Amino acid sequence: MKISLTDREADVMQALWDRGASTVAEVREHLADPLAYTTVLTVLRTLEAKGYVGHEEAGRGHRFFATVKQQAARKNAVQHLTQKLFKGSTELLFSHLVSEQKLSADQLTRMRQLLAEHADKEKPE
Amino acid sequence: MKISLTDREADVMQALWDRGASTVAEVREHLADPLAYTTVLTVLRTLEAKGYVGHEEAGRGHRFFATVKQQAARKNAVQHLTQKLFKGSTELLFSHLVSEQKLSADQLTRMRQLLAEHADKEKPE
DNA sequence: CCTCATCTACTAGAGTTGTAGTAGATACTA
DNA sequence: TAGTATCTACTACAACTCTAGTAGATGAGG
Repeated sequence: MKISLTDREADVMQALWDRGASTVAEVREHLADPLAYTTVLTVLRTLEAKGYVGHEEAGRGHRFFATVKQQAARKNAVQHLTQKLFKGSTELLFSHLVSEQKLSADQLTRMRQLLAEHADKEKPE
Repeated sequence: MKISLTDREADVMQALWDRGASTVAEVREHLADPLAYTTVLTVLRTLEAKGYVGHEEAGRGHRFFATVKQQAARKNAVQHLTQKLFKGSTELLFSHLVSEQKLSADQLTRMRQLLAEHADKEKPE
């Protein structure tokens, strides 16, 4: 399944991933920008129409929840970015990340660690 | 300067970055999707209005060129993605890249190499 | 029961994106 | 020089995004 989120939709999905099933009011409070209640509801309905969110009755109102994994959304977004700006090369994106995003020595160390572990797991010999 | 490109705009910018200053017809041929001549022109004018592209007279027509660096566009896009889907953490994006994008052993090796070189350059001691 | 708060459904409108047509200028070609 | 191809400027329009208002239902409190 192809997942593509607009900016605002991403904010709302983030709220659902962070909090789990939530009411409109809860999502609204979780957002950084102050939006009208109805605005948040509209975004949730859009997401539901797209199939990324579901809802269940909960007393007076509804409780919305993500039906797609954050993992999946991230994968889609990274792939899209890679296609559009890095000629489809994950490696190019990677090298951009390393050389352009000014990382601290600590971060570099942790990344090397991570990569080392991953390489070990891939080729455990 | 904040740079944000739509999908189609990214395609067109890519053409300009790849080819350097180009006519509409040249950009059009460079694109993967078959678009009308006027469509390409419209996108170029939008990009010019946004300040990412300039043009100069060239005989009968115009020759368009990028006024922003690909590097800069990439940086903006990566930052945006990081903000929206990785809680602002480059490290999280990085770890996603390593664990989710199924990289080949070769790729992993090259990445480790790259990271090692970079770490050396940062802390040359 | 009446009122107030809360919630959803429906509607709306400005802005952006994507695509392209038409008109009119310009230049090559026979 | 008359016709054809090419090019830009202007216009158009549908789909999507973002934001929010209004109306009407429902439930809680006195």
